[in-house]
Amino acid sequence: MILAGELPPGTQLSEEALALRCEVSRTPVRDALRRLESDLLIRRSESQRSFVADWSDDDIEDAFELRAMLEAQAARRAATRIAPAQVEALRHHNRLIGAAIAGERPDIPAFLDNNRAFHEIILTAAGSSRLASLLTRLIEQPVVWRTAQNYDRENLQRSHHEHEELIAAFARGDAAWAASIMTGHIRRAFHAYLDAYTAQRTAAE
Amino acid sequence: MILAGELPPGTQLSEEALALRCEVSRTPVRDALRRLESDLLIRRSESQRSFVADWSDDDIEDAFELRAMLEAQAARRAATRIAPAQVEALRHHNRLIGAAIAGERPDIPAFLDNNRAFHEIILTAAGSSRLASLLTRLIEQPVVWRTAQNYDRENLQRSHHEHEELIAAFARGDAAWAASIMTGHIRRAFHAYLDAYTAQRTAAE
DNA sequence: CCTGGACTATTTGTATACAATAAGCTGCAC
DNA sequence: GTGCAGCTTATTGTATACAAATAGTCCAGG
Repeated sequence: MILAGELPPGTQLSEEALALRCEVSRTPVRDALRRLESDLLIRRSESQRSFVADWSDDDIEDAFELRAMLEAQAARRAATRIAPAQVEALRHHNRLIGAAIAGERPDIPAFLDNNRAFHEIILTAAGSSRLASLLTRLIEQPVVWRTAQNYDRENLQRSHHEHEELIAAFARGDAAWAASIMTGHIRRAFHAYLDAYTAQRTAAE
Repeated sequence: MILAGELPPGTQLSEEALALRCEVSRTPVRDALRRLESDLLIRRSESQRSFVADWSDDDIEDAFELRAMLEAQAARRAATRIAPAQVEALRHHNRLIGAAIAGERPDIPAFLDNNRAFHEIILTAAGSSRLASLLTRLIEQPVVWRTAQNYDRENLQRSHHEHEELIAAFARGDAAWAASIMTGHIRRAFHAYLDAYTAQRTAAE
């Protein structure tokens, strides 16, 4: 609901209200709130009340910067550990991405799905549960989720192409190459987001 | 209890048993277990049962590698944001560290305390709640916690000296310098830990 | 002796009740 | 009108009861 924008930043989230809304008791709601808090989607006041977190421009830049660092590290590790079958799986998902963006109107949900699967394979191949745990926390954030919504055709195709390059780096086992492509991949996503976001905000004024 | 080694790796942690042991109900125990799980101190089976995580050599290297990346990033950000008062606070804590390791027998608890405070100031100065959230997760881990226990006098003094260099880098606002010192600082800690750990393990055989 | 299946026991998930605490509000004094 | 005291209400923390799922055990059969 937060990601979908149903709950604007600053909204107070009372356990009881959410429990009613979701038709469960407070106990599982509590668990979920704690998790969302550790994902920084929720901020808690000093008196432990929960509110939907708001994101400043700095927060957004920060999230992308960290994600770029960690995804690059994942790519670096994956390059020397990835199995041939996994490389094949990457090719498969990137073919589906290619198909999703080929038509007149790109199929954004399909793009998102395969993009997520693509990055997940790399994270798995990196073989670091710690890294996976840290990254999972970053990619489930509103900024990242909304990015692709704003991608234009050119950005979608560049993304697809960068994936191809990543596959090539993995096929050669070149860790430095993979890491640098990944850094650029995420940073470009950041700027695409910024462009779309500031354009949107300027239009609103 | 996990950090103190009272609960060896692999031990099953039942909510009820812990509740009895801590003289509280299962509810707060559940909360704590979820948190420890997200810190990777606890591993959960497919059937959601909790066990004390065990740490392979790869896990240890991995944790230090990530910590080096993130602490370096914190130092990089802090270098251009830190306030003079914070630099003074760093000097203060490092003086205390110097005092703690000066005597015949170094005062390890005092070292740990001031070392933690030192790194915390840097993390605060970095001004990134996301980075703080990720790092906190890494530094509350057994490996890191035990490292200083095994430090010999030489390592303690090197650590003290590296802190001095960090302060110099901060005073100049040199982000690249600060980041590279921090990387080295953490990596040296890693090797110090490795030396102590393997020596200990060899002795046990 | 090993295997499979049913039964029992353990353990976690969820619901709910009550306690503690903090926020908001009303009315009074200045 | 402003500020504060006290009360009311909202909200979270904790305890406990029950349901569901899983693991361990024991016995029968091959």
